[in-house]
Amino acid sequence: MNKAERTKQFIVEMTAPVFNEKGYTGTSLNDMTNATGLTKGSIYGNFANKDEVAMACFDYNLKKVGVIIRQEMDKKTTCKDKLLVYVHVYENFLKHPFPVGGCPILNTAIEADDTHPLLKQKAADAIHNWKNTITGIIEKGIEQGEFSKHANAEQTALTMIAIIEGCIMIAKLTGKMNYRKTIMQSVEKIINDL
Amino acid sequence: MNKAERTKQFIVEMTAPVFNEKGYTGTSLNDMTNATGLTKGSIYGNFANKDEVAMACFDYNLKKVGVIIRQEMDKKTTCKDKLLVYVHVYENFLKHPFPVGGCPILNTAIEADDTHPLLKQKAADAIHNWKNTITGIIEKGIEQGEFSKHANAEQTALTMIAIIEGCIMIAKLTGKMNYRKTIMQSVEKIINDL
DNA sequence: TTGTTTTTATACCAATCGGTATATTTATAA
DNA sequence: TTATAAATATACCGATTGGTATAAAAACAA
Repeated sequence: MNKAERTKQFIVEMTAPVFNEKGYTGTSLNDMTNATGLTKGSIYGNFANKDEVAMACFDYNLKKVGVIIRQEMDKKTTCKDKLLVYVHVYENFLKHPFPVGGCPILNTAIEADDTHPLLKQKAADAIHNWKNTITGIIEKGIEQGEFSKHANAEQTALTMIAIIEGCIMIAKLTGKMNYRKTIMQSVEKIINDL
Repeated sequence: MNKAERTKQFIVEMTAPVFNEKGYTGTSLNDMTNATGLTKGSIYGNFANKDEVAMACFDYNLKKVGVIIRQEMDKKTTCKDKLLVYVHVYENFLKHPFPVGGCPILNTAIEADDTHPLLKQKAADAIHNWKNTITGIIEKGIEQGEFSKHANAEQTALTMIAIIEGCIMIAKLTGKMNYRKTIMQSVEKIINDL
């Protein structure tokens, strides 16, 4: 990794939390220079524009979540336990290196869906990947006789994602930790009913 | 209603969709003059600053949703049918005069939770009111023997809200109408299981 | 170590930001 | 109808926006 690549990585690491908290329009070049300690010239020598930095930050934040989930899932053997990873991770997200500012998919989706097609597409792709991952686990569980044959994999996947994202919004907005726990218990129940 | 009050109302009606789509930071005074056809002086003669307009717009958008829900609920007699109003309204939200830009609570929550305490508080209050409304209906249903005694009113209320908000995000982001239908069916199932 | 290329800092750009003082126009009550 | 008060438009403010040309500095291959 040469200097330029290291600096690019450094810029992303330092500005990713800012973008996730303040959003795309809410984050200024000034915020970026403050977060990195670098100058405009330095940042724009490594990225073409604000868009490029924002996209790289989204990827970085998304990967951060993905790594946590994958790590925990690898510890589990049954499909049920793998699904329950979502419950345990999002219930105790403070114990994991979660991105500052909450779920990057949710944050990006809400800000970009009417304003920023490129970021919107990235968020949409992330949702589809997530849905396919969960659907795959459920289908495998059905094959292996772990879940009922009548389980609806896609519906369950979409519903789990909806609850989790809604839960993140509600818990962060109200500041009520027990809301988070209560809602995630509903996800647990859905998994138990499969 | 004198001229000033009418103009205030007019400003809110015209800018509310813009705020709901572009967000607080994303909406400029220029956007507001374009949306209304008025000048800065005219707008700032009726509102102290951008904050006041944004707050009034949030109230306006929120009320718009509230009126739709209340109207439909008044047509129903049973608690179950009243809860199912959420399913039918959000499943066919295009048939109702829904605010442009999606759910104002969700949009405001995501943008404001790290940046704008006043708007954050308004969104949090809205969530609590919504939760109390649903909880009240479920508790009444339990009293009247319509729902099981073992139903958990608050958990169900919070879960319903989480799914609905998550659903709105996913459906708008992906553009898949059938996702919306699929997820809302899960809400229906939860209501049927009460 | 040297020469070249890459990376970073400085200084600047026009445009836009939220906001305001003041002049002008329009409502409204007498 | 007229006098007064309220509402609106004009013109401007300093600060900040995203972005860039150029110069200085640092990395790096020979």
